[in-house]
Amino acid sequence: MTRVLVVEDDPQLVRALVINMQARRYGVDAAPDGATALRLAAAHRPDVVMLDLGLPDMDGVDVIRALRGWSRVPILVLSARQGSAEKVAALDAGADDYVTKPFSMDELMARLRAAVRRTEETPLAPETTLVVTAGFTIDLRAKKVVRGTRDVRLTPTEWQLLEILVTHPGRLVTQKHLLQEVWGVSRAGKTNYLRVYMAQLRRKLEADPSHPRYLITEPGMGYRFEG
Amino acid sequence: MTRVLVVEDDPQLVRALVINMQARRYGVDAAPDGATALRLAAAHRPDVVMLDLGLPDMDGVDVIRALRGWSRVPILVLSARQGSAEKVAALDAGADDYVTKPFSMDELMARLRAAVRRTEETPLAPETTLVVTAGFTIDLRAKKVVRGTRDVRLTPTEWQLLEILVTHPGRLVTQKHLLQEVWGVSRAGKTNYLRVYMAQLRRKLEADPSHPRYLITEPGMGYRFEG
DNA sequence: CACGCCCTTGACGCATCCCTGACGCCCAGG
DNA sequence: CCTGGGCGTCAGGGATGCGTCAAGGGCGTG
Repeated sequence: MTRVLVVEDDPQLVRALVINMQARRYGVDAAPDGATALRLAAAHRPDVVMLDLGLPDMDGVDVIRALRGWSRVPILVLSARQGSAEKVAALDAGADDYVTKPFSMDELMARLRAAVRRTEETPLAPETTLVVTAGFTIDLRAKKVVRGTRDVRLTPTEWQLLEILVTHPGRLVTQKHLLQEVWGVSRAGKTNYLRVYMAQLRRKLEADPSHPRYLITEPGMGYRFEG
Repeated sequence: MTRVLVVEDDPQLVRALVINMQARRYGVDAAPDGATALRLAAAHRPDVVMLDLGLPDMDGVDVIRALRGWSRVPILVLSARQGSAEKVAALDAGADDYVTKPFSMDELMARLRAAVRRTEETPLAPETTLVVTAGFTIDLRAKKVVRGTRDVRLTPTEWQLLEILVTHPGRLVTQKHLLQEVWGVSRAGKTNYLRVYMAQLRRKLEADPSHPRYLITEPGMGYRFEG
């Protein structure tokens, strides 16, 4: 059964959504605010999130970013705001679709189906949670790095950067791509961020940080993790 | 470079879309009708399809179904029809998103980015990105060249040139085309750029750079990659 | 309130890359 | 035989990108 997390503070709309989705054999969870939403998302691992941007406790875009920090679950945004700036912000933060209220329930359900279909089609990559090199070991699920016999402490930003590189082993990852994934599109172009954080990662992971063996830079293009 | 196929019969709208996307460094193809669209999609393998439903020769939903018969390329539907029935039909046929005209260009570009981002995140693209010759191996997706047992380091400009030639194997690529793709229209005509960079590529890839076997020059016309 | 951690930002030296001009070769045509 | 255009080669100068360091600010914690 496909599980949907509905994040919406209007009880009436929640009721309507829940009824419609249960009739279509979806499993539905509901959260009235952002904090509850993040907690439920982590606990129940829904297959789709339907998110209202106008929440009482926090900005909807921040909810998107928080989710994207650890999950790739499809996010379908509902919002009363029709301005294109809001849409762009939500989509660039990681949302998959944006529907403005009032909406047709048929259309919403079709967009929901489209989002679910996409995730079902992707064969769910072979979930390698351990990345082992001669110098260190990365446990992606536990978010842990061990170097020799000691644990390495990474800051959240350092971890995000490392995670992206490590999940594309051997491949070149563009500076723009890294910046967009970690800092969002608004900060694309700030290549100095990358320089600072790559230096920190090397200092923590490489035996000889000034001659990196794993975190390779390709001048003018991006960075690459060599396994 | 991300390649977009625009399927739209209104020349004015095509022009606006192409200009906007080229400014954002997308590679754009355009098709005025469904038949051309299907042919170009098969030949050029775009990364995204932007599809108008109101085509002169066939129903847009049939175009979606035809594409979905063999491809999972993201399809972004543009349409003047606002009815939810049309949206549902298109989405259920396999479209990924549906934007009604008139739309904000910013929003459309954000939805385009969202669609591209999704496909980039899913690893394990079945696409064959390896170009193998007796002398060297090129991995287009990883942006990596291996010659014998050693990695070859290419500068961004060298890589762009090589990428264009290699993705048109055996075919002649015009000097003007190469210059426009790598340096932009303003520098078309500076054929000396090509001479310098082709020489560098040959020095890095060919066994005998002065008698090239793979990077062939066609005097007065352009260059060709022999696989 | 003080402290520490983390993110951001600027400055600086250095390596590399891009562009440019000069020169010589080959080939075709006069 | 001479000439001119197209091409390959080389070397240097300016520009850009990268690594590094350090300082400042925001935020939560003790």
